[in-house]
Amino acid sequence: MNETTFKVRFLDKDITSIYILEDSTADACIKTLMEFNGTLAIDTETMPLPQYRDYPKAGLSPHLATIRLIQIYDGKQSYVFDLMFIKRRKKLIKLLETKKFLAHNAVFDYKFLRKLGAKHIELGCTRIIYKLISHAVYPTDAGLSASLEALCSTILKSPIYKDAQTSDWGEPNLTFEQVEYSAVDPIAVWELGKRFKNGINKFNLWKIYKLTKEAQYPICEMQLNGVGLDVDKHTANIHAWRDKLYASKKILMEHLGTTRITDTKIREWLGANLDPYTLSFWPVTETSGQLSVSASTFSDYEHLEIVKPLTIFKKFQTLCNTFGDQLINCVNPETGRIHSDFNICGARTGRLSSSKPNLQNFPRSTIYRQVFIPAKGKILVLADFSQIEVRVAGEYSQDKVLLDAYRNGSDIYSITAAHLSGKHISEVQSGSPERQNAKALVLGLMYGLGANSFCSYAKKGYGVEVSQEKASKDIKEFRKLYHSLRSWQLDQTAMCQESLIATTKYGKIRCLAADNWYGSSLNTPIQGTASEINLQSMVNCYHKIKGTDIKMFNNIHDEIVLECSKDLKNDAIKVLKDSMTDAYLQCFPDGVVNNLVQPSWGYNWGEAK
DNA sequence: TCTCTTAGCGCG
DNA sequence: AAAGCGCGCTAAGAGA
Repeated sequence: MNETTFKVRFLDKDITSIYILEDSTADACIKTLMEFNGTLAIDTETMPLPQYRDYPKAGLSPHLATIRLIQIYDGKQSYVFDLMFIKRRKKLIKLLETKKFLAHNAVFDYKFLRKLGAKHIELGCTRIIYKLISHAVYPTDAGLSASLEALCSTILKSPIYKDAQTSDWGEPNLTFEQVEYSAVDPIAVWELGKRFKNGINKFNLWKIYKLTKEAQYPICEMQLNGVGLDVDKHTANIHAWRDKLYASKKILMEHLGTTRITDTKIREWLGANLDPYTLSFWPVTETSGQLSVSASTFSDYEHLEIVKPLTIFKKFQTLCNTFGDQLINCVNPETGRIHSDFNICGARTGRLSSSKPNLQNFPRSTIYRQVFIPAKGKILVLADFSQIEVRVAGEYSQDKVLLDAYRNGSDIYSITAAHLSGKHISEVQSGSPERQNAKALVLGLMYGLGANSFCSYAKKGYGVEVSQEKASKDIKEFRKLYHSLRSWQLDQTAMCQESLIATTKYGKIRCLAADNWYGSSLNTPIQGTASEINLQSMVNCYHKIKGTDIKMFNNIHDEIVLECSKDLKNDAIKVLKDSMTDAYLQCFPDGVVNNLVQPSWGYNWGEAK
């Protein structure tokens, strides 16, 4: 298709669009846009680099693809710049760096624009805004899609046809449908932005939007940087897992009389072979009432000979299936590293989520995590917030016992354990059953755990046996010890039952589901605010490391991992300590920050922790 | 054959 | 009256 001016129809209007292939036209259009006052809507289409044309989903990776089209809408006209033919990179970048922009899923475009050479772009995101508003309005995410295509239908009532999105954007001669589609995208973003303003105002979401918007920059850099994978070590781990898996599978194959060990087969076998007495006590699943075949159930019945191989089988099946080869498949062929997606407001509390692969749920043991490595000659420096959620609960409730404990640098779990067991605090060692018990109690009870669940939780999570009576007594004691926390909880749940709305410190609003409001009403302000402190830390950190050789490596809710050369180790530690402490104080100006941030370092992630 | 749901489990 | 929360990924089964 040649350079041309055409009309696209969107929201019952015909909008002039221009497909730009020549530098002289580009110059004139950039000049017009430079004179624009306000926020421009932007979108990009990407094409795989020639050598990765056949690589699956290469167009989504800024390392395997490049920008083909940049589309900008100024409220009057849609400009489609074709970078395959236009040479004016510097002018375009100047435009990007000068004006303010709005995009849908802006981090995606920003990654490519950064690779194109842009240093910093003022960039809003309609996807983030949509998330913030929909979390405030709808009790669940069920059936809601945050894609631009979906929002055109649901919000603008003006469907767009995304067939073109997955088309071949590397073909020099684009079809009219492709160019037409690309011209519509920024118009849709513009219109969404217009409508969303009311929502942000209505729910007073400006502060949380500002934070999440700023957080886009460190998150973008983190994704571009990625994490290194020690493929040899990881492969060795996988082989060890498989050996154990096959050994246990062999035993099970004999017992079950089949080569295919599935949950259904295990259930059948258990039903037919367990003695009636054991069967009557065997746990069943939540919704369908089937026999439980979870690893934790098996570990409860390990005294039965047959259950032993089941426990092992389950464990190593999970490791192999979830944390095995997939990781190696995620290694980017260009960078040799893994570049996960991090989803801003991925959780309704406001937490980040991570996917493809999820870098936030990798097993904790050193032997597993040591496969994540920095670039050659570099180290990892990390810091995590110590007991951030308990601290936030303390700040919310201003519970004196809780806050004093942190002020004095004492261990909250030990204090609780001492109180409950009647022992002196010096007798409650770290790792002792009393302290483990208390830890389960503190974390669970913050979010409304009951005596019933507490028993199974203590056993499952911490291997601590607690009777119902003991649990009830412990809960009462806990509420007496932290009585201000308790009254905050009572206020909070009473308020949320009435309003079905929970909020965070930065003003994120979560509409609670009528059938799941109780626990969430306690959890949302705490987990949500903790995640805001995390985001603020990343923002602070981003400004400190910009222009240095310190890079963002990973973020796991309350932990930030940096990558740098060894001689920058102390700088990186200071960056983390300051960024995180400041973030906490930005949220709670009179907050207690003793022993708040715990830094460490190592040659790989496992060792650094 | 495909899509959706359920159960289960890794992390915080 | 009582009630822990938040994710993403996988396999298997159900439904169309």
